[in-house]
Amino acid sequence: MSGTTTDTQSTSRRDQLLETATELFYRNGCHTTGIDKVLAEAGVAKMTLYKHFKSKDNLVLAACERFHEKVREEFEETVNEEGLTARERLEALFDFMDRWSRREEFWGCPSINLAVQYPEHDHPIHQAAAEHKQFRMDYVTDLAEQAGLSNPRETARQLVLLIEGVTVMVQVTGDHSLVASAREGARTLIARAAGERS
Amino acid sequence: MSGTTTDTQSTSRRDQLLETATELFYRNGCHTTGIDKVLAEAGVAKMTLYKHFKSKDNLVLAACERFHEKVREEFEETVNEEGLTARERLEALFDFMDRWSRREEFWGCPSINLAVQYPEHDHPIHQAAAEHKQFRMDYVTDLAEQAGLSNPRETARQLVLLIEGVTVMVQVTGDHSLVASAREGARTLIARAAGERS
DNA sequence: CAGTGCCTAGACCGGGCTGTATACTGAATC
DNA sequence: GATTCAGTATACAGCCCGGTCTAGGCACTG
Repeated sequence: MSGTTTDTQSTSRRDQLLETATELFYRNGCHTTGIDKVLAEAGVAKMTLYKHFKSKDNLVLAACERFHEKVREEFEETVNEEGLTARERLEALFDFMDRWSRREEFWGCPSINLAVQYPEHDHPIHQAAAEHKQFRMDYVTDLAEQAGLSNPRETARQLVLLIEGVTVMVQVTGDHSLVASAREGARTLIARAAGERS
Repeated sequence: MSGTTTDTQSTSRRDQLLETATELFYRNGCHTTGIDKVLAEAGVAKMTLYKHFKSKDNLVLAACERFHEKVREEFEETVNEEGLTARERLEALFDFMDRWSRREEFWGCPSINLAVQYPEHDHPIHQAAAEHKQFRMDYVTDLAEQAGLSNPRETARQLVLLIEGVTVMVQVTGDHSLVASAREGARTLIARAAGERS
């Protein structure tokens, strides 16, 4: 229905486009998703796209940022649940992974996928993906510090490696049960960094 | 009939093509690497390619298997070094990762990259990539068993997650020092599975 | 009413892509 | 010498792509 067309039309078109692009790029990859497909799915004219984005690469870059926001929101939503200790928050990372990877529309980590599709290290899209990874690393490092772990920076690195590893392995093999293994490994690493002996 | 030629030229052309394709697909990705680029680099005529491979997808698939062989060779070469205990072999996995990821021409794991570029789970190329991952998982599981670890299957899964995680994280961020963290995490997990208390 | 701003619809261009068809070369084999 | 066979060179068909251009619709505003 084109009824309530009065408010925020200009930004709405842009967002519509960006949302559709984000979905399709994530689902099918950037290089195999033509602009026409995005336009058709979003129900937007081509000229409108090029009024909002300089080029396709520019759209992909915007989608890259949108990916980051979306994942980050869900990520932190899970971790920041009320009443959790810092250490429980660290483990909640794997609750997030579990829920995410079981979703029907799980196609791995958007940032990793983009970095793979734009392999040159100095490409803006690759760099953006790298920044997002750094962001997550810092986030987990903060959690490790709050949990009072010894050598929080090092432990966080190990935990992130487990997270990224399980993300990509579930993507490739489809074996969701790997998340449980990642969690188990994380538990061991955390316990060790907490000075406990199992 | 046609295989009776003692001349190595006929197979050489195919191998030449496959080797070049493997390099370029790995370096630049499949979807952005046109067939003409492969032909030019290999110095081979187009018709020759289509005499040896049914289609581009077929060439990519062959390259996928070639990737697996090459990585596997180097992988096992490192691990099967003389005089190592089974447990040392497990740690040698990270020597391999260290050397590999520092190489100038390191662009992540070919199998992962292919799985990302062909996201549909039932696509032959995606499936081939998944099989290669399963192969590696079995290999590490064997090592874990030989090392006499408790619950070798579970421990192997955790170690593989660290390996895949560090592969992809170095690819994205370019931070080689992550390999040391992966190794450190692995050491902890192995020690724990060996019944030691650190 | 005239003007303005956002959007649509679709034609169009240049270029790259996979894949095929044709005609030729050169060497080994019979 | 004739045949066979692998490979070469090149042109080309057909398609899709990113990006531009034009003409016009529709709502709001002065």
